[in-house]
Amino acid sequence: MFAGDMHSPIYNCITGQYMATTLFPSSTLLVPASLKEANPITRNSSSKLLVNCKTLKELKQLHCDMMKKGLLCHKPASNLNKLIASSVQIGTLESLDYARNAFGDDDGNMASLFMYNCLIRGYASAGLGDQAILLYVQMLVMGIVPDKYTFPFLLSACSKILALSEGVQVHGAVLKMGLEGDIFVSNSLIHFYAECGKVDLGRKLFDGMLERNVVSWTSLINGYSGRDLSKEAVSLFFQMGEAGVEPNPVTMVCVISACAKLKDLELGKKVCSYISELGMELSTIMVNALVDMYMKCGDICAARQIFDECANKNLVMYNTIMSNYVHHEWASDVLVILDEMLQKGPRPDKVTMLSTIAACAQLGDLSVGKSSHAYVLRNGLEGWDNISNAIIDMYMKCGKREAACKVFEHMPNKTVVTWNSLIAGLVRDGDMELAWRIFDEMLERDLVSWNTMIGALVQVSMFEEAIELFREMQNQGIPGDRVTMVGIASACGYLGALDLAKWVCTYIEKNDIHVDLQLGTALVDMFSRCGDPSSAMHVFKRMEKRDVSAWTAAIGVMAMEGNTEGAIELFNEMLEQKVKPDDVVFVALLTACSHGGSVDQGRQLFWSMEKAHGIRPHIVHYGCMVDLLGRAGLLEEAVDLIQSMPIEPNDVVWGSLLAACRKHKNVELAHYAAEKLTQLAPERVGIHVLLSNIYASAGKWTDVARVRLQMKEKGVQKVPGSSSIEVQGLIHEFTSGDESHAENTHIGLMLEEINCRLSEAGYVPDTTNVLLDVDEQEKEHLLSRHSEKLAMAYGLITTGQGIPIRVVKNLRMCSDCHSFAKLVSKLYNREITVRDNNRYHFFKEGFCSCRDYW
DNA sequence: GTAGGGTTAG
Repeated sequence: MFAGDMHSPIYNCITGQYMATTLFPSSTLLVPASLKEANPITRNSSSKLLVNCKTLKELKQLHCDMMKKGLLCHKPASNLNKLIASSVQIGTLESLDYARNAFGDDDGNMASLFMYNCLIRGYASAGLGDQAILLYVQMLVMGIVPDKYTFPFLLSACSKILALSEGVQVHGAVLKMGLEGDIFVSNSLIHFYAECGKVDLGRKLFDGMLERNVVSWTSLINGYSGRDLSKEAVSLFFQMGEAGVEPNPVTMVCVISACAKLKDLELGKKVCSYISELGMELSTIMVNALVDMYMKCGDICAARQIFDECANKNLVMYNTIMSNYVHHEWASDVLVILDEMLQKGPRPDKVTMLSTIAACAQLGDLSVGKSSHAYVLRNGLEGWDNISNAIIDMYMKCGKREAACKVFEHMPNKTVVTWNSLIAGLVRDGDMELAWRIFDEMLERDLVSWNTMIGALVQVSMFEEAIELFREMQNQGIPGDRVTMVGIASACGYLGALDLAKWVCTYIEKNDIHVDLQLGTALVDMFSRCGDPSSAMHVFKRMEKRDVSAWTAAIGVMAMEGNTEGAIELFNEMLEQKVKPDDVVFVALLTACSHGGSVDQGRQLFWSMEKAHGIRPHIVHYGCMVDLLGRAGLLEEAVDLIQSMPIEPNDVVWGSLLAACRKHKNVELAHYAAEKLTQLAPERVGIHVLLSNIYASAGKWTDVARVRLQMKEKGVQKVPGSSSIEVQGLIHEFTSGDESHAENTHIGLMLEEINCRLSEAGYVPDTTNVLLDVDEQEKEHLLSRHSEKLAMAYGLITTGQGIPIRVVKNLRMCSDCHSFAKLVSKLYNREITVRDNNRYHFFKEGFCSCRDYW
C-alpha cells in the first residue's frame, strides 16, 4: 500500500514537522505546433485555436499573440467572445478571474450579452453563486437585457448558494419578460425551488407547464428525493413512465438514489427490473448509483458483485464503494479496494483519501493512517478542510493526541467541524474537562457541537447536566434534532423523569423531528425506564420500521414489568416479521422470564438460542439463567449450570448466585459464591454489601462486622441508597435518613401519619432489612427513613389526589418498602411507581405489578 | 443553455 509512500518523509508525531515532496513536477507549457512562427496565426485559425485551449497557460500565450497582431475586438461573435468562453470552459478559479479581466476594455467597449452569459455560467458551475448574481446586477446596470440563456445559468447559481430571495426576484424577471414558456427556464426554476427547500413551488410550476420533457420530470424527481421525500420521487418516476416519457440515465440515477435514501431494497430491485424492461443499457453513472443503492440498502454482497463485474470503474465508483464501506464500518474492505485501485485504478483523490483515513480511524491503523497523511501532504490535499478534520479524527482514534493537536494547530482555516472533531476526540479520550473548556470557548457552535457535549455527558452518567445543557441550547434559540433527542431521551430514562420524558415527546412533535429507528428505540427505552409502559408501547407501535434493537427495547418494557407472556408474544411477532434475533434480545427475554418467575419459559428460550437461532449463549446469558434459577429458589440447578458452563464463570454469574442466596437465605452457599467473587473482582463493592446483608438478615452480626471491617480495609464503601421524585419538572433527591430537604419537617409529619394509618391496617415493619446490629426500636426508625419512603411521603404532600407518584431508586427496593408502598397505594388511593435499578413496581389498590416476585 | 453519482465531526 502506497509502496513509494511508506518510506517517504512523513509527518513526525514528536516534532510536529512534516516534509512534503512533490510527486508531480509542475507541468511544462505545451505550445501547439500551430503557434510557432512558421505557421502565423490569422483571424480564422486563432478562432479555432481558442476553442481548443485546454489550459490557462496555453490560452494566455495565445491571447498575448493575438493582442500583438490586433486580432481581438468587441464586435459580436468576435474572438474575444471565444476567448472568454474558452477561459470559462477551463473552469479553474484562476481562469475565471482571467475571463473576468478580459471582459471589459479600457476604451469603454461594453461586454456582450454572450460574455455575461458565459461568465455567469462559469461562476455558477464553480459554485460562486454570489459572483454570478453580482455580475447579473452589473449587467442590468449596464443596460444589457438578459435573454432566455441568462436565466438557467443564473438560477443554477442561486440554487448553489441557496439564495432564495434573489432567485424569487429572478423568477419575477422571467415572468416580466414572458419567458416562463421556455422549457429550459422552467426546468431551471423547478430545480432552483427544490434546492431551496420549496419543492412544492417547483411542483406548482411543473403542474402548470404546457410542455414537459425528461429534464422537467427528472428535476422534480430529484427535488423530491433531495428533500427527504423519496417516496414521492419514486412514485413520480412511475407516473412519468405512464405519461409516456422515456427516462434517461440521469433520471435513473435520481430514482435509484431515491431508493437508496429510502433504504428500500425491494423498491430498488423493482426499478432495476424496470430498467431491463425498457432495454436500457447500464451506463457507468447508473452502475455507480446501483452500487451505492445496494450498499445503502444493506445488500453489501450484491453491491460488491456489481462493482467487481464492472469493467470500466471510474474514480467516483471506487469512492462510492469505499465511503459506503466506511459507513458500514467494514473498514478493512476499504483498504482492500484501495489496494486494487492503486494497482489498476484511477489515482486516489481527496474523497478517496477521506474514506481511507476514516477507515484507518476505525481500524486504529496508525501505519496506513500516517502513509495516508503523507500522501495527502505530497499531493497538496490538506487544504481541503474535510481531509484535515478526518486526519485529526484518525490520530485521536489511534491514541495520538499530540499528532492530532499538531495538525489542528497547523490548520489555517479551522471550521466548526474541526473544533467538533477535536472535542469528540477529547471526549473519547476521557478528557471531559478539556472538552468542556474548548466547548465553552468556541466562538461558533453548531448543532453537532451541542450534540457531542450532550452525548458525552450522558455517556459519563451526568444526566442532569446533559438536560441543563439542552435547556441552555433552548435559551439560545437552537432547536435540537434527532441526535439531540436521543441523548436527552436517554438522560430522562436514567433519571426516571417522566414529566420531562413527556415534554421530550411533545418537543419532538412540535419541532417536527423525524422519529427514526434510533430515536424511536431511545423513546421506548426512555418511557420504559420512567415506568410508563403504555407510553413506551404507544411509541413502539407507531414506529415505521423496527429492527432487532427496537424489538429488544419493547421486550425490555415487558421485562421491567416482569411480564413474561408479553415479552414472548412480542418475540414471536418479531420472528413472524422476519427480524433476525441477536444475542441482546435474548438478554431482554431471559430478564423478562427472571422477573416474571417463568422458569420453564426461560429454560426453553435459553436452549432454543443455539438450536433454533444459531446464537451461542454468551457469559451474560448464563448470568441471566443463574439469576432466573436462583431467584426461583432453584439454587442447586443454578450451581449445576455454573459448573457445566463451557465458559469460565465471571463475577456477574457469581454475583447473581450470591444475590439469590440472599433472597433464599442460604448462608453457606453465599459464603462460597462470595469467595469466588472476591477472587475474580476484589474491587466490587456489591459483593461485600450483599454478603454483609446476607449475614445481617440471618442475624450473624459477627460475620457482618468482619465483612464491614474488610470493606473498610479495602477502602470500599457501600453506595448510599437514594431515591428521587420529579415534582413540577424539578427532581428532588433523598438519601436514606436524609434531613436536608427544605420540607423536612412536613415530610417527617407525613411519615408519622402514614405509619399510624398503616399500623391500624395491620402493617408490621420487616426489620430484617436493617443491616446494623441495633435494637428493634432503632431498626424501625432507620427503616422508616429509607430514601424511597421519604420520596413517597414528599410525593403525597406535594401532588394532588389522583396524581400518580413516581419514584426512582438507584438500588434495589427493599421488601419492607415494598409492603409499605402496597399499603400506601391502598390507604391513600394512589398509584405509585417505583423504578429501582432492576425493574419497576407499579402499586395500585394494595397490589404490586410484580405480584411480590422480584 | 436546464436535471445526475462519491465528501469529515455528534
